[in-house]
Amino acid sequence: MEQRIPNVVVRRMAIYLRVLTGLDLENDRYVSSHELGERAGVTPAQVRKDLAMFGQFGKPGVGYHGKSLKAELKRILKADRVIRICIIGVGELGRAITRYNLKRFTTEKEYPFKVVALFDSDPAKIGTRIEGVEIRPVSELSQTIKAEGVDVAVITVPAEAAQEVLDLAVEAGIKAVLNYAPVRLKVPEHVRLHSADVSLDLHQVAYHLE
Amino acid sequence: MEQRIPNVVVRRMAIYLRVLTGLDLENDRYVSSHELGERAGVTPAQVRKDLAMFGQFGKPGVGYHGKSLKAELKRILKADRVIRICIIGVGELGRAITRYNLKRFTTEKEYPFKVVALFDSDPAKIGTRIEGVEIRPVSELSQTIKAEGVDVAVITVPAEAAQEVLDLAVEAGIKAVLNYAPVRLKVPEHVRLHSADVSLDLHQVAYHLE
DNA sequence: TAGATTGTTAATCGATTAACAATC
DNA sequence: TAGATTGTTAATCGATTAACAATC
Repeated sequence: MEQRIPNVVVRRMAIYLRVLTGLDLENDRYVSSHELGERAGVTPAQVRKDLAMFGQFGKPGVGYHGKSLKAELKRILKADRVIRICIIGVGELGRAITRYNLKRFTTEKEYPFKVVALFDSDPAKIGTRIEGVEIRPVSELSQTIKAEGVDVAVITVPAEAAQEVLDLAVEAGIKAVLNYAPVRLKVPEHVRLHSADVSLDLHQVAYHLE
Repeated sequence: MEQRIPNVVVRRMAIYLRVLTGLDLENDRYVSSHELGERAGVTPAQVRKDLAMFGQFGKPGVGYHGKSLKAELKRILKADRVIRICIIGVGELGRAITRYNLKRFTTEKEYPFKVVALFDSDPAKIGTRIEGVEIRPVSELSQTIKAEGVDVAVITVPAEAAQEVLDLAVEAGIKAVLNYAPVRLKVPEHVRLHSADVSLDLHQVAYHLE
């Protein structure tokens, strides 16, 4: 089990986890692929196929034991431990993502993503704090990533600066990067990069306008 | 031509447009599918296949006339006119997206997305402005969307409020929606909805951590 | 037992890649 | 003309859906 898993399956696993997190699973509540699919917005067959890629978690005729499945999903997604992230570029978007994650991390108890470091190149921002997390100069990227054991770097700098800070993060040994700058970035094979791009999203929905 | 086009193709078209926008196309510069693919991060065959879905734009042996192709892409993506967007929810994320788009709109000349209206439910924010755009109460959603001719609504409210404001926007006749709240939203068939979700993005990259 | 639902195999669908005749 | 590159068809790859025997 756990062959090479398509990204789209990983995303759906995260959706299933979100669905289960929103359900009352007390009293050995069982959940069928039909119900899970309904709430996640996919077909029951899709749910079973996805889960089957990681193992056999269900009971024929009954469904999936809610609490157990949730625990499995957390394990599979590595969300059973704290995932340490840093934000590079503390503009409005960086602040938004920082506050969003720290708020969920402190209030939700099950939310795994913790912002442990912030970086910016603006001297005026260095040393100030957001929700208690100090903003450091980009020059300290490498040492801080190592010292804080950062797992994921989130890039929210302007497009022109993105490749540069990415290279620094990669050099510091980062293995997973989420990029919000609207540019195509290059990473070595062993580094996971996912880019989210507001203007591509806008184009995508705008295409279908009359 | 212009059959039903997969979303993934629309997104690549937007990437091709971005690539062409970054190139000097003077002196009847021709661009081959190889070069375009190289810069966009896809194969030459993919480029030709994508473009062929919309018509015949190239010359065998020569490539695509840069300026003409760029104009075609803008037409196809409806980026040859101003696309009017509103932001619902002026928290940090909403402000970030507002400033980002208005800045590009005013400085880039070719950037089509213009923020024409802002909405929030916080009375303290109503009447204040961001980059000159006034923040209105959500109760004015419907009339403002109609009056301003808004094409796309961007939702940046908390998850709990998202479906509610979406319903109002749909009622006001909006046809395209970009959602940043981490919930699954329901829309009628004729409304285009795309959701971007930071925590799903984080799960996706975190999955691959050792 | 009868009814429900899983896990898995087979069938279908859709998207990507390869190949090449047409043509600039 | 020779070389390059398109548009398109065919081959491949991968993901989704359907079907059903196994089983709780």
